[in-house]
Amino acid sequence: MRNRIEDVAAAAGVSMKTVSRVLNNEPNVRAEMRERVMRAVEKLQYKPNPSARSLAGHRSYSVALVYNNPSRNYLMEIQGGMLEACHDSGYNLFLSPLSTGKEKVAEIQTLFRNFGPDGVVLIPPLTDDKVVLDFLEQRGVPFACIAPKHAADRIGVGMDETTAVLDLMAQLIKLGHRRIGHIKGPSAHGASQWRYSGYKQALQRAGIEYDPALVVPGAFSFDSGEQGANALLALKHPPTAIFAANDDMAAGVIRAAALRGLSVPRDLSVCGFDDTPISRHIHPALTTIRQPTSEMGRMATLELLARIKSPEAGRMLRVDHAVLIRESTAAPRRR
Amino acid sequence: MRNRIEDVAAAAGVSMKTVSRVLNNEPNVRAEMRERVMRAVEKLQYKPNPSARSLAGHRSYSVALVYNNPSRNYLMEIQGGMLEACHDSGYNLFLSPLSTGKEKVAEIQTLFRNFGPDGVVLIPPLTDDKVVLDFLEQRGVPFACIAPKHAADRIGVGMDETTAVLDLMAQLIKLGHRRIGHIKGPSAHGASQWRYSGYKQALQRAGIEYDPALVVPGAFSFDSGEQGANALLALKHPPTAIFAANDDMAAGVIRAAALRGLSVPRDLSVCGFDDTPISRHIHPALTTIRQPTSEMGRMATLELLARIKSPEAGRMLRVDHAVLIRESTAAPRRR
DNA sequence: TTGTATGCGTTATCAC
DNA sequence: GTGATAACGCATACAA
Repeated sequence: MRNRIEDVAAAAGVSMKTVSRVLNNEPNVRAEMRERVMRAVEKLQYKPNPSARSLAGHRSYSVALVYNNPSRNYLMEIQGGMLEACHDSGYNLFLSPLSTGKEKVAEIQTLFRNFGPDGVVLIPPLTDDKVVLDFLEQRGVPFACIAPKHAADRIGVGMDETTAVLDLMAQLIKLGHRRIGHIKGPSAHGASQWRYSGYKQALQRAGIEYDPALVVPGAFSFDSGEQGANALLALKHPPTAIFAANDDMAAGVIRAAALRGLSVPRDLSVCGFDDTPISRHIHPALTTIRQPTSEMGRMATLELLARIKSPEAGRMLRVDHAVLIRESTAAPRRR
Repeated sequence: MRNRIEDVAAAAGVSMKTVSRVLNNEPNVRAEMRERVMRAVEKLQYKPNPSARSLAGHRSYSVALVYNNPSRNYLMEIQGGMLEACHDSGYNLFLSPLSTGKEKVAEIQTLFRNFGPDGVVLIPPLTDDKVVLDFLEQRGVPFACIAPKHAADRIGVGMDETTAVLDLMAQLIKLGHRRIGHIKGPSAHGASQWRYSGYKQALQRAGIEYDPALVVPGAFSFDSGEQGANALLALKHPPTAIFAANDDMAAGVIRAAALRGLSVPRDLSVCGFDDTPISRHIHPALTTIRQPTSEMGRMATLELLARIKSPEAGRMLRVDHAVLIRESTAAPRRR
């Protein structure tokens, strides 16, 4: 069988406890001892048994990504970043899909009954789901949020999405667009508010009157983008540009335009948000805002792990955006 | 703290061991006892502690998805299916990304040193990676494969991809295409061979001479599809249709065609393979072959779990395909 | 600063 | 068919 902590202790000529101290970076151990133990660990290729560790230490050395109906791309990116952070820290990652209905309480309870992760990373819209948050807080489980609506007293990571949209809209306006449509995201997401807010503020700054007819609801899905575009393009005075609140919806706009015989960007400019792979894979390639999603997953996990180790630690971080001008935007056609 | 097996034993008036037997479906326990234990379990809402189980039972009750540079969509689907199967069986899922270089041996060793999953699911191209397979076999770890090149003596799930391509190509040929190009996948994937083979067989059946100039290499990536299309469309006698070995490459073909001012499907028919979301999100929507990827992940996991429980169990399953005719294919333009 | 003894919750061994 | 008891490998009061 594999080496145990006892074997390491024997090889180093110290007690189990000393080995344990060294392995867990505890204080009160002389440098010399530490050295000796580390050598023995190396030599025996010792790896602690996670089950024994968990059992004795009342910790699972794992964190859960708890999610609920997000886009696959987004999820994949977050997951990738979390995996990286977990791997580097010797933690394990659980995936916990929750349903959208009332049963999510039972599901998250089951998660904790079965595996008891030491902490949780939440992504929208669960970052602002009262039921889930109450459960976590009441149970005293550390959690980090990615792009939560309400960031006060939270740890995790977010982006100044409003400013990002302001930058993007400025480009559109500079090109000469004045009738700009917007397809919103679902209201449960903070992102929907921030992006909508950026849209409105940009118009205001440019002295363009806000026209409610140019704003339609969406669901962050391709289909809802297509529908939204159809609604906007059927207007008596259709917009010359459409800012969809995410890339999937923007792809839907591109399709709707194509089906109507409109050429993008000649007849219509389109932009999205997120810089998901689809933004480069459709034609024309989407002008969009890059969000370092994977990095955000990594950072949120790191903050979570910090808090798990000490209740004082953990911050709410901010990451930078970048406006990516590609092929889907151009000056409006002269009338 | 939570209830222990001891509490259940006390509540049921039996010994710990009997409870354990009931919980693990072991034989040698009277129906009446079983009933009594189950009632106590219900009443106390008892859930076994996974760490203690693993420690004492020398099992981790977890399986790993071991992968290496596949498409994000594919990975996500497989993962989703595996998650479902794991959840239903009380197993846990580990994600184990491996690098492409020589270090993957060390990485998979680390996986086992650290977590020791009870079994592994492999996806292409790792399904046929000698280094990985040798490690697994030598160590005696049960594993299931999805779409392996060499299915003999393996368990897992696959699809008759050659027949699927035959069906797809028949549609193209029926439309009147006779110069059909093909962008291959990387040779490490069985899928590349099968799809290429289906392409050739379809031509042969239709009495169309195979022209090597119409076949170009690809890497299953969007960019490689775009490059392949550019190569094919630059030919003196360019094809009237292109069959790309997967959807991502087909999307690249669509883009290449658009940049060259070609209208799809009027000037060029395009089809892909996999039915990933992008096939519906680009314009025109791709004619492709649906592969029940998520279901395949689920099935492979189930077979793996069967084998984990008994070395005799576990089969190599086959799933059905479906040809999805969408907007990217039509009759060739008359010359 | 270092070591000893006990417990974590389950499975496995071996009697009965 | 059932039950007492010893592992499993590590952490942690507590003692030295």
